[in-house]
Amino acid sequence: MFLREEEVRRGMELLYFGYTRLTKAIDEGLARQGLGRAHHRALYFIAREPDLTVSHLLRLLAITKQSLGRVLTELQKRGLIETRPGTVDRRQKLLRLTEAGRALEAELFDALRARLSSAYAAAGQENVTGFWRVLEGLVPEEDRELVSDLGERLRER
Amino acid sequence: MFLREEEVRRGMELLYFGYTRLTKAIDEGLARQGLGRAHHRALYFIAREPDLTVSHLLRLLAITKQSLGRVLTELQKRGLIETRPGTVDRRQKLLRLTEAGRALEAELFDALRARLSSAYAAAGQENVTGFWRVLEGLVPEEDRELVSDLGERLRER
DNA sequence: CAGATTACGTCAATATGACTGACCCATCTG
DNA sequence: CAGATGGGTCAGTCATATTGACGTAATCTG
Repeated sequence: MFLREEEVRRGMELLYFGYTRLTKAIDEGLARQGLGRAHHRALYFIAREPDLTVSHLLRLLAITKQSLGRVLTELQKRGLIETRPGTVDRRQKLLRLTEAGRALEAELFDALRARLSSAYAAAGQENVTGFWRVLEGLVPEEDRELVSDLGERLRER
Repeated sequence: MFLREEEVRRGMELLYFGYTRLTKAIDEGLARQGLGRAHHRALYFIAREPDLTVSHLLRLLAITKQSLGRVLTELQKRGLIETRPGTVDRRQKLLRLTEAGRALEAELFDALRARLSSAYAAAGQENVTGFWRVLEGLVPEEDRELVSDLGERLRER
């Protein structure tokens, strides 16, 4: 494939604007709670993968333990998440949303759904597939499993 | 279009991982210079749109004047950008890369090109179009012109 | 069973990139 | 000339991240 600079720049810019504008869509809801984006990312993945462990969440977010620690402490203090020790390995801490956490995550998710829905609809299903394919190619090999495993547990139902 | 939660979450996650991993690709090059991502974003758009004004760059980056100010001052101090007063409106400041700035931006751009190229190649051209279409739909109406105008001047050549 | 490893938490110190709100000057436009 | 606009700057603050070291409990392994 012959890749001219223009095609790369176009992809770069659309990714930048698409991603930043999408995240801005949830900022208002977060600000109302006095929370930041870091809290949302944690809420999001805990919603996506109930009972996920701290170390798994660390791999997903690719930040340090210390950074995540403050976020989780804060979320727990506000009663948005709850933890319990792992059943097979009691060193682990399994993370779950509380009822309040589920409600907040759902509210924030609605903003994402609205934006993504309209983008998908405007582009048409055949283009959504392309959108996914290219993005998959952007995720480095070593992280790909991490992404594709998401929602496994939920999809099993 | 019937939009199940799973499709929205999948798009969300791929965007998150694709975007963050792509930006990480340039972090090493930036760190070598002691620069951050904010500097790269400014360099990128100045490379893309030579002689762009400060206010135009502000609209693109959607940050405050104060935040941008520090970045531009730093870039100028390092001899990566140069400015000159506007010709039609002398209040304006036109931003350009110096030779050193062009070299650095090109080096950083190469990392992006490598990643995006391989993702485009893995997905195939028909999917690249879909990728663009969906992302365009994610950019709010009021910002769309901002994005589509990028590179106009360069494409005219 | 002893020792290594893992999962998680926590300390202190630091950096970056952003924010608000006020205010200034120079220049352009009606 | 008055007001709007382009740009710069002040001081203070916040959110999110970093590194590196250390502690404790639980699990795994020779």
